[in-house]
Amino acid sequence: MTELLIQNILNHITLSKKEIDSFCNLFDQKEVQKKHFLLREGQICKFEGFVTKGLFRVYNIDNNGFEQVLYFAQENWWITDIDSFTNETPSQLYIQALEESEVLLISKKDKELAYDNIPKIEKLFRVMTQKTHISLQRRMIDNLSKTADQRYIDFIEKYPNLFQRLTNVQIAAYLGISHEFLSKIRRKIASK
Amino acid sequence: MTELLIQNILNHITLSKKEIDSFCNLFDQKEVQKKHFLLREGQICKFEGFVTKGLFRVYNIDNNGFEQVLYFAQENWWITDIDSFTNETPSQLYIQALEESEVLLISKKDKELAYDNIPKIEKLFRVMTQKTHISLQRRMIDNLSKTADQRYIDFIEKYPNLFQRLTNVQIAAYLGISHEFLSKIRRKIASK
DNA sequence: TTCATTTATTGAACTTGTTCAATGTTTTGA
DNA sequence: TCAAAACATTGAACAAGTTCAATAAATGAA
Repeated sequence: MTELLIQNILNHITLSKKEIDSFCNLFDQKEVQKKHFLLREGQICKFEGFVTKGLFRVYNIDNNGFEQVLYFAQENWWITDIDSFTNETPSQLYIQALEESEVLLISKKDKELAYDNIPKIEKLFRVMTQKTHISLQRRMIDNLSKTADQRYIDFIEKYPNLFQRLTNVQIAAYLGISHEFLSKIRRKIASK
Repeated sequence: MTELLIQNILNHITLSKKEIDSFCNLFDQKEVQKKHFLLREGQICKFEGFVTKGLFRVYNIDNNGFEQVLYFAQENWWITDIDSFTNETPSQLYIQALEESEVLLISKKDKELAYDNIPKIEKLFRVMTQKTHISLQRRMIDNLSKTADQRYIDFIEKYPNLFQRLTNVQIAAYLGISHEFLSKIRRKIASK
C-alpha cells in the first residue's frame, strides 16, 4: 500500500508520476507484530519509515529504568531516530509497535540515492524536517511553560485519535509524568 | 564580515566560489544594541539570521509572565523563529540581544530565490535543519528524563562559553526552573 | 561618584509531582 | 476458559521545585 505514501509526499511537494514511482520503489514493506521492535538502544538506525498501518512509540529508557516517549507514530506518520540515522551512531531509543503494524522502509543508501537522482526529494525532506522541528519546538515550549494538567488537556485536544488508542501509561510517558499522577489529574478533571 | 558565514556554510556542504558569493550577497548586515529586539511576540518573523558578533536569546513569555528560553545564539549560530518564518504566522517568541551584537539577515523571498537558483542551498538547509532538530530532540529527552541538577551540570559542560556570558536568571529560564531554585542547586553543588 | 536597577542568595511555607504499596479491573495468551 | 500479566486507581509519605519576602552584592547610567 504505497497509495498513502504517495498522498503524503504530494502533500508536501509536487512530483511527476515518474519521480514518484522511482522514489516509492526504494521502499520495502514490513509487517511488525504488536510489541515487536523496529529499533533498540545500541543499534544503529538504518532506516527511515512511513507507517501505513498501526501505531508505534519511540521512547527512551533513563538511568532509573523509566520510559519517556519522544513521539507516537500512527498511519501516515514518518518514523526514525534521526540522530542515529543521520550520524550513524548507536541509538539511545527504542521503536516498538503498540499494535499490529505495517511500515514502508527506506535505507540510508537508497535515500541518498534519491537525493542525488531526484532533486525535489531534497526539498521534500527539507520541508518535512522543518515541520517536525516546528512541532518539537512547540512541544518544548509547552513542556517548559505548562503544568502537567494543561499538557494532558492539550494532548487530548491535539491528538483525540491517539488518546483513544493509548493507555494512560503511554500518555504519561509522553507527558513526562508518572502514570499514578496522571490518574490523579484525570480524577481532578472528571470531578469538575 | 561574511567570512564567518562562508566558513559556516562550507562546514555543511561544498559550494563553488560563485555559488557562495551569490548566496552571501543575499544577506544584509545589521547591528543590534544590547537589550534591543530582533523579533517580538505577535510579529511575523521575516528573516533568518546568522550571528557574527554578540549573543541573543530566543524566548517565550507564558500566561503567568514567566520567561522560557528556547535557545541562545552566539557567534556562528543561526537564529530565527522557524515556526513563524515558515508559516508566516504571528510569532509567539521574542528574540533579544543580550550583548552588543551583529547579524547577517536574509529575507524569506531571497531565501526562496536561493532555493530555486542554487540547488545545493536546498541541501544546506536540509542538513542544517536536521542538525538543529537532532539537538532539540536530545534536549527534549534530557528534559523528560533528568532532574534540574543534572541538566544544569550538563549545560555547563556542553556550553562552558555560554555559561560564562549568561546570568543565572537566563540559565534558569533555559533549564525551565526558577532562578531561586538554580541558586539552591549551585549552593548544593558548591558544597561538595 | 552615586543612585537606581539588576542580579544572586537565603529561608519558610507552599504546590506539584514521585514513590511505594495495596486493591480491583481489564486484557491477553496458552 | 482461566491464569498471568498489564492497566488503572487510591492514599500516605516523601522529594523536587515554586513563591514570596528580605537582604546583600554587582552593574550600569547620568
